[in-house]
Amino acid sequence: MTRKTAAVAAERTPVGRLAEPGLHDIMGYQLAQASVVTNAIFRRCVAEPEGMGKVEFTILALVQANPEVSARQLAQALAVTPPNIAMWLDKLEQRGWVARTRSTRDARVQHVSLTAEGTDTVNRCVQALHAAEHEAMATLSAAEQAMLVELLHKLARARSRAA
Amino acid sequence: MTRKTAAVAAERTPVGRLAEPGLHDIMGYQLAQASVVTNAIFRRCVAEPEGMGKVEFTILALVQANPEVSARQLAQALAVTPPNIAMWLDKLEQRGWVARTRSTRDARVQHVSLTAEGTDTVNRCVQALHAAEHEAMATLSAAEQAMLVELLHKLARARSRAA
DNA sequence: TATTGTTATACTCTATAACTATA
DNA sequence: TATAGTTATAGAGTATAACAATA
Repeated sequence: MTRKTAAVAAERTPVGRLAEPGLHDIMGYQLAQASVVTNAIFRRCVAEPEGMGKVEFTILALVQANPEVSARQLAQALAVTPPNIAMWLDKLEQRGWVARTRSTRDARVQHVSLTAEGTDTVNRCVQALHAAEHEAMATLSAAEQAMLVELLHKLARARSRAA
Repeated sequence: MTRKTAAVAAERTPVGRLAEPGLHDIMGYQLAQASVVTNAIFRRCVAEPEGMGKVEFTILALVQANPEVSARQLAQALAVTPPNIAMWLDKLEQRGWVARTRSTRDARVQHVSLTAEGTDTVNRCVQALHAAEHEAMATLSAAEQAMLVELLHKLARARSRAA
């Protein structure tokens, strides 16, 4: 590719005005580029106002959707190591957002649940994210957004095989 | 949602067997879940055998596609801060994969280029990633994969507005 | 004055090994 | 012997502030 054609291609490329022919078919790169948008939204809507990272927020949302979930299940769902889940749960517990209770059937297991404050917080964050993402994704039709979620789900399901 | 319906929904959910109703429409979460697959592939195909992180690989690929690109342009394209780009370029230069030359038109600018070893390395990584991702995404048709890339591009283009 | 790139430094997030308690 | 969770610790990655050189 000559310098001139590279410059032309660069103007048609999505981000940063750089050409990316070799990266076009690498899904990991495309996901990372798209994540730049959602990461900025998360930072503005959740991280800065609430003082909470992506892992912490996702734990709250998953606990809300899965009552009595265990730390082990959360670690697997988030692809985070057991020691780190323990650390995140410590932080969330110290802030009064989650509670840990021993299982009566298996004393090794910790059941994680949301406090009232945790429920309020995660609801507030979800609402803020929905609104901000809705605005940012105005260039995609509702059908395209639904299709994107569906395709990402299909890709995510490859996790069991890839592991 | 009752405990029983939560359990049923969990079996239909893509990852980790956890329900995620509140997170379904949050694109940042869906991107992160899909990235678990590509991150594992990258780790196995590039990070471990080549001793190279995602940022380093992407710099090599972008430099290959954009000869004479500047450090500033790379920082913007990768959403990385200028100090960190300098650090990554230091590492890549020390390994003999990139070279930095002062611009003759503007002495502030560094033109980054690939060495022969850098070209070999990035070609090898791109090929390995292509093969591994092709296998992992076998559940998606070629049309679905193309659609996914197109939709991710559309989302990534929202960066200019979100900033 | 603004811009490119760099140094110094602190912070966040993640990974590994070793340990306790329970099954 | 295997599993759930934890502690300690090191490493990778990222952020901000202050600076030098050039425009």
